[in-house]
Amino acid sequence: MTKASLYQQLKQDIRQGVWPAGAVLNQQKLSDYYQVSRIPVRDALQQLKAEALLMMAGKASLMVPPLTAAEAEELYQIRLQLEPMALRRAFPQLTFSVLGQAEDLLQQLEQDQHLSAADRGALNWQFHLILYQPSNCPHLLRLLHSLHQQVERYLGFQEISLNYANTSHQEHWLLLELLRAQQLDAAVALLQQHIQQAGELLTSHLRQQPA
Amino acid sequence: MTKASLYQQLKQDIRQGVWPAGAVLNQQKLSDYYQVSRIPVRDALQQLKAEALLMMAGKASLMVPPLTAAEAEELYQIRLQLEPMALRRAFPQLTFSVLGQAEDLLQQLEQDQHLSAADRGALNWQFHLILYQPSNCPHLLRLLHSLHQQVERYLGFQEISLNYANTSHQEHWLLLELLRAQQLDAAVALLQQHIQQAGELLTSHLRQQPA
DNA sequence: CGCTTGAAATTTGTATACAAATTAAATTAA
DNA sequence: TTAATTTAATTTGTATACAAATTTCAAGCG
Repeated sequence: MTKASLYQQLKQDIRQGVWPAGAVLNQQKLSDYYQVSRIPVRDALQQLKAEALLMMAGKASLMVPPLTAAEAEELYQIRLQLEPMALRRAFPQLTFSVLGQAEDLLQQLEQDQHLSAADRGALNWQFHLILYQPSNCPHLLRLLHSLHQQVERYLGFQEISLNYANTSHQEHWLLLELLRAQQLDAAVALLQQHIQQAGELLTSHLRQQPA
Repeated sequence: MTKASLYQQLKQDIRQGVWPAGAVLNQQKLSDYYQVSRIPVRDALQQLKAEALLMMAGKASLMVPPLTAAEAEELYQIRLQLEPMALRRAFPQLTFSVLGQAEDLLQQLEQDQHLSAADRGALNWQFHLILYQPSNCPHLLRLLHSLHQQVERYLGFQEISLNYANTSHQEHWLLLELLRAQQLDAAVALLQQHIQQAGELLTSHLRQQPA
């Protein structure tokens, strides 16, 4: 377990609920669990804290942040502001090659029926990322990546992602069509609707049955 | 030099150019300079990297990110999307007490003529933060804080902040007036103009004489 | 002259040990 | 019993030492 991979592993384990929301992590426990000394654990924790994938709990201890409807709504609202910007700024640089890559990814997502929720989440983000990359906006992409990682923690609820998969899928294909047809405004409108819809589905679910 | 303060100190020293844009930082150098072992240095570096106040330079070394017009423009565009959101979400919870606090800060900023650029930047952000806090949006506030820290690195150019100070100041007072008068849309419009203007001033300056 | 290749030097990554702080528990007083 | 206070336990913070990786630089080759 090397340094970078410990960070990745810990992040994945937080997503997947090995360390569930509300759990207080301490360095000893983690260094035992992952069979490394506390130093690389500290490094990983420091990074995760800065990304808000961990939060302070008291003066010195770290906690896996609880999943609340209010925060989910907030995260989706932020995405709603930033993703249209990313798409608009990427649009002039969008090539057929890029759109082709995005299409490939969609087909992959369509065919593989037995993907884990985590895998599907990752591919879904990859799809969006491919479209946003040509924007050449490092800060914007970094923020969106971080936001997406936050959101992913909420999508452990398979029911949601499954119910959502079909309609989401159609919207993705439509988005590609609109972009191919140079219909930027329509594409942005669709994207906004797409995000808003996903956000509302998630938050309403959370309000009904809190994590 | 304790851990939290090393992080703060290092951040401040990056802002103030002790470690200038483009400089490659290594742990030994820093632990010598700040008279601590490499462990707390590593912690601070890890955090700063996650906040994009440092970036990878090669495989394992860290660099103070260069200041480019393109990135400055990007940062202001992101603020332009997020700060109106923050103001809108704070508005329903804005009290006279909060507006009073903001006013106090403005007066403080007005009276103290001999503030450093760093101090003025900090107070300026505090003003905005006071108005955004009531939004109760932890993620949004965290992002804005991070963005502001990024932007601050660009404001070492005193010429800019001085030229800008007067007009900026008037806009701040007007913003408070509009909020007091419950003119949310007008306040948001002003805020947008305020940010856009500041962004354009900075980027045009950077394009003329790069950092 | 430029490009690779290799070894030396530097730098980062990790483990262990100990000090300082925080957290928990237990004791005492109201 | 509850709340406050002291004490013990745990946990974090830091320094040092060593291993692994990177970066640098110079020698050799095309």
